[in-house]
Amino acid sequence: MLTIGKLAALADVRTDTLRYYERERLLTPAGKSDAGYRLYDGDSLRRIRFIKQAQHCGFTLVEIAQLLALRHQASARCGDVRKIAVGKKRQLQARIRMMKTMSKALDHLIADCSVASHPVDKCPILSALDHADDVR
Amino acid sequence: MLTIGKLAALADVRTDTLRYYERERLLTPAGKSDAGYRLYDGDSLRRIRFIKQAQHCGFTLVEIAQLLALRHQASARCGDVRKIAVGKKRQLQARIRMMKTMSKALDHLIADCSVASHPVDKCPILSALDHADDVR
DNA sequence: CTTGACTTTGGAGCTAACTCCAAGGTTTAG
DNA sequence: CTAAACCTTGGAGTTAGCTCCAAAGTCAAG
Repeated sequence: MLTIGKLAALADVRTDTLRYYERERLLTPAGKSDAGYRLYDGDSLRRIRFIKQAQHCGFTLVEIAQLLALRHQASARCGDVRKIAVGKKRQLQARIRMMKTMSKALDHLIADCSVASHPVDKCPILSALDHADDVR
Repeated sequence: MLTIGKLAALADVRTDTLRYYERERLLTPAGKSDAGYRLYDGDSLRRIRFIKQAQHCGFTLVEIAQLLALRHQASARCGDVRKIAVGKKRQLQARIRMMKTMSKALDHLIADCSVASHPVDKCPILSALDHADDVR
């Protein structure tokens, strides 16, 4: 059994983060010592890894809690999990599209600005931002 | 001269947003009426459009304040503005790369899950998230 | 003149995922 | 035995960009 500090060190997170996860119902210690210290087992470590992996895939903690809940729900089907994953992927792609649009808008602005030593009152970037239509 | 409500309607923002911009030193009313009402002119409208355009390009309000400050600084050169734009573009691209990585990870997970009616204890998505190495 | 729409200020609340703090109890190394 | 390192709880603070609120003053229409 691990105290919170040891587990945090193993999982490379702060102890505060583990207590936060507990409040958010993502991770419950296996038990408590006589003195009231949280005690964790190997499952806890695996669960933290799960959480981090899922975060890396773009899931929020709330969504991760849903995934974890599904896992412990006998009636849940793999399709339920898949549906969440597909929804998340769509969300990611929408964001990527938006950011690409932003990036392209910046490309145009940057391309217009050839003479770096120009005073800013003639800066094509600033004037493009001024006149909405020029940007898009 | 426009009161805050009229300007907000023209610019399609809330009045609260305009007061917020004022606190953040992004937009100052041209004057005040006898009763203390904020009064704005056409420049204000153009400035709000500038702010919205820049937000669309991915700039934060703090960065937008910097751009606006540069504009009113005689010694500023177009290159200063360009540098900010280029930095922002790099940041956007880094984020896009990260999100693409997430999206690909999800692709793998989703592809692995073929039998939607499987109970979740055999769900390949959940087990992949469990074993860090399988995901990336 | 009244009613309703508008405005003012200061401050609080929202989301996400932590992060930090203080005051106190516990454990461990030397 | 003592000092350092650890743990507890409850609550507040962080970032960004708003959004909402209450109490009070102002303005415009009929």
